[in-house]
Amino acid sequence: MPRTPPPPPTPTTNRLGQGDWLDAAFAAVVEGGFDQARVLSLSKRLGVTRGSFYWHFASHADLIEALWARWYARELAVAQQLRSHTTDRPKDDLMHLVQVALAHAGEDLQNMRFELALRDLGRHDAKVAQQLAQVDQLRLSLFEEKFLRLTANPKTAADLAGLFYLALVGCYQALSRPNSPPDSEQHLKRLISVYLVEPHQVTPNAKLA
Amino acid sequence: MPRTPPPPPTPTTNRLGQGDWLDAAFAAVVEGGFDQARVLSLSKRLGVTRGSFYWHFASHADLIEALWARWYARELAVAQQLRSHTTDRPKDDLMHLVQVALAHAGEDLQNMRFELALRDLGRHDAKVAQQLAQVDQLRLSLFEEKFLRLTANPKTAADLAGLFYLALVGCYQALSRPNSPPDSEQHLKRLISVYLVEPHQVTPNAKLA
DNA sequence: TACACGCCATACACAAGTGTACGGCTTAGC
DNA sequence: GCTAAGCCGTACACTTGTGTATGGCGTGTA
Repeated sequence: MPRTPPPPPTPTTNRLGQGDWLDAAFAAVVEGGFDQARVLSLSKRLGVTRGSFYWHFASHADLIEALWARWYARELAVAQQLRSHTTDRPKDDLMHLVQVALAHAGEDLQNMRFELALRDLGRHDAKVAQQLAQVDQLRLSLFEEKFLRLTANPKTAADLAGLFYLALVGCYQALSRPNSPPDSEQHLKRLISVYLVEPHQVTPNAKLA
Repeated sequence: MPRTPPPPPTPTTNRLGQGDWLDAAFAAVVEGGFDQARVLSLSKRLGVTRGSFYWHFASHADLIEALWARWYARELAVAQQLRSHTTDRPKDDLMHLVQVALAHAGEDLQNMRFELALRDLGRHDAKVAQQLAQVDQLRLSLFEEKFLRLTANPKTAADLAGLFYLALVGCYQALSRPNSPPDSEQHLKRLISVYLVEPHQVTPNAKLA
């Protein structure tokens, strides 16, 4: 659930800040998972030595923790923004969520791969697992809210939100695979639209009831 | 998609074979991902030194490769077995697939976590990605076959099989999380049954047409 | 019982990774 | 332009991990 504005172009100086290390670590995680976000390899990538790193961070664990803390904060902001984006066309709102979640171009593919790597980390780290569960719960309640405007049936809305999210997570796996066909994103959107959103859309009249 | 018979109880001797190393590596992957399947830690786990390992395997890479080669062979066998398990009740057949895929007890949770770890590996290794794509294709065609007996519409069957698989992959993520509530398995089964299988079930009369 | 082979331990060399201490350059502030 | 703080390079000690060479102990077999 990405869509973050690009950071201020580049600082006037060529010296590094915490953000540069976090960006490099993010890129490393996207490419090779959290086990590839090593201090040594990041130093080579940034063209400096580890002396710089240990100025900005106390340890390697601190870097990893700061990395998914930044992700967590951004996810909260994105969810907040998506929640406020509400029109009088519930179906469009839902498909907008799919659009934002599955946009294949730009940095979104990176965000998908990062989130999958984070889920892998969460399967072995209790603290990460807890934050992931919080984000999942936040998204689920958001989806449920949107579906409720579609079906007007709390039980069905909760069910569909769950299935909707399961499908999205599955799409993450499918889309972040190397050599995934470029039309698969449209295909997945159509699947969700036809089988999860359309069948449960009520008429405008019924919505007034 | 597990359900593999337990191996012959225990060899008479207490010396190790390739299978013991593979089993230990499997357990390590389940617990901490492929990066935790190190020769040194496996040696400690098995109570021997690395001298034993390098007798049975040429290198660490060989162990990893043998590990997902064994997984691949088993998946082919399981898919073959599931394909032959066909009754005259397509809905029951589909839910049997769900049952086999999501059974939460015993060694199936381990298989789920192993497969997720393997998908993580496949995101960074081309050869693993290719074998995973093969297994995905095999499963998809199996699901499609079952759904075709339910809907008798090739297009709808292909769509539902895709969505069905997406939901299963999402369930893998949800169920293999630590502290996942024990009733979530039943909940997920119900979701799939109510929204993906039941709505498209044709009447026995229509099936004869 | 002697012997050969299978399995494992030991020891060594090497690479990669982390963390710390300290010294030097560079930039900003006065 | 001087100074102090911020930032980075260097060097050291330590840990973990891989791979190889070689020797020893066991078990089955002739």
